[in-house]
Amino acid sequence: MPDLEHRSLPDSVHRLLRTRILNNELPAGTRLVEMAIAAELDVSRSTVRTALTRLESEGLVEISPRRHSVVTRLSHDDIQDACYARYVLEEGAVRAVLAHGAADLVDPLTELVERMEHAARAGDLAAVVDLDTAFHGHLVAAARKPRLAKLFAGMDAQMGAVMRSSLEEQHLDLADMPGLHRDLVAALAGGDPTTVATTLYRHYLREDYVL
Amino acid sequence: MPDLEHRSLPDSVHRLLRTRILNNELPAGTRLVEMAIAAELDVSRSTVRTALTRLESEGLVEISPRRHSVVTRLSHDDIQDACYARYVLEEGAVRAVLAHGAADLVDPLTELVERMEHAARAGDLAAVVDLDTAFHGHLVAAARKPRLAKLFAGMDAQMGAVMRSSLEEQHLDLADMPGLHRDLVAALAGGDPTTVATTLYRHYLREDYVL
DNA sequence: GCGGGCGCTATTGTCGACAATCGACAGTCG
DNA sequence: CGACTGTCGATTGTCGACAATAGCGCCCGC
Repeated sequence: MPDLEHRSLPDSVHRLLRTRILNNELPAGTRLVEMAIAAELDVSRSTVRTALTRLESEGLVEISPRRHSVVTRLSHDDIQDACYARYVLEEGAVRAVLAHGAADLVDPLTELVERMEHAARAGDLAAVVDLDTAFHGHLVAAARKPRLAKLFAGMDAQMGAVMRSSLEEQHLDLADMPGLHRDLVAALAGGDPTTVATTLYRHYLREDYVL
Repeated sequence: MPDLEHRSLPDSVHRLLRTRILNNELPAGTRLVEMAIAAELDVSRSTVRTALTRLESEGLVEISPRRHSVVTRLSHDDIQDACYARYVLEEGAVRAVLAHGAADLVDPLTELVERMEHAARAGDLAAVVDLDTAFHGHLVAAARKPRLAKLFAGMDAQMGAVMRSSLEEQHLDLADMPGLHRDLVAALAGGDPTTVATTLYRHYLREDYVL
């Protein structure tokens, strides 16, 4: 296989497969046969197996015990569910951030939004998704809650899939993405936890907070 | 080797090691050598490896790349961090539960608290921990948010470790456990999200909610 | 006596082979 | 004609061996 020798073999395979899934080169429902992948990438089946296990923990792949693995198909309910979980985690992080003041975050986040605007104008889907991940990752990291951040990061891949799917089905427009993030930064700068929570909820679920 | 043929071999090994860690038969800092465990349990090293990987994702074990694995040592900060993450997840679940009404939960949860009281009087630490897990698991499951529940369940083992550690160092008394849970049930029955959130926060972090 | 380099050992990373299991298909019996 | 069962192929579960590497102690030179 190519120069996949960056870190560990399973890691490389994992990243490669994740990219393929997110690019829809491996559409939802595709059967992933360990031996076939191993042969194609010229690595051992154990290595592929490890990679598949990680993909499963990321929610991109489902492994049926004695059968085969398939690329996860996200139903509408799954998307709602994933977004809600992501919202809960991020809101928990944001509350911790606001307790210390979020002033330091405004500048770096604003810069990310600007880059996102640029990417959105260029129609660069992948870049927008990456910047979205970076934006929320940065925000959550500021809470200094390692376990929360880890759980949050574990959903990155799934959220990438959700975004691509939402954009594809036109529930969301690439051009709206920067604005949604700008709203978040503004709410953060305001410093009121309730406002931020409401904004976040709309950010993820795009409906009013019913509580 | 015992009758570890219930589900899959890695699963059995995983459960066995988890039990040993939580019972402090494998104290924090213990080196876990794959070959040694494989020899003792009479399984292959790959099997042990898989189990260790799962333990790592549960936060009970740390795997240093080309070195060896050790049983995680939880610092005071780690404990706070874990409790906060757990709180955030459960609070997110509870808000979803309250949106539908929590009336159905009061009876089953009360029953679990009663069993917990019984176990606490008997001084049965393991039973109390299990009932605590069951209590919170039941509550979170009622939210019907599968991903949230999965993340929450992923922290069960770590919370078990936290509880044992807190009880050991007398930050917490076994006899207080049922009361803490009774308070939660009462707050739930009340139906006010803010009250429940505050109660939950105290439940996990035992200080007043500073926000 | 001390510091640096070198080889050894312990341990993990990767691999290919063998065994177990599941699904599908076909053949048979009612 | 339908349902049951035995067999076969495909795929994963488990294993033991080999390769690579990190840490450690020893030896040598200074």
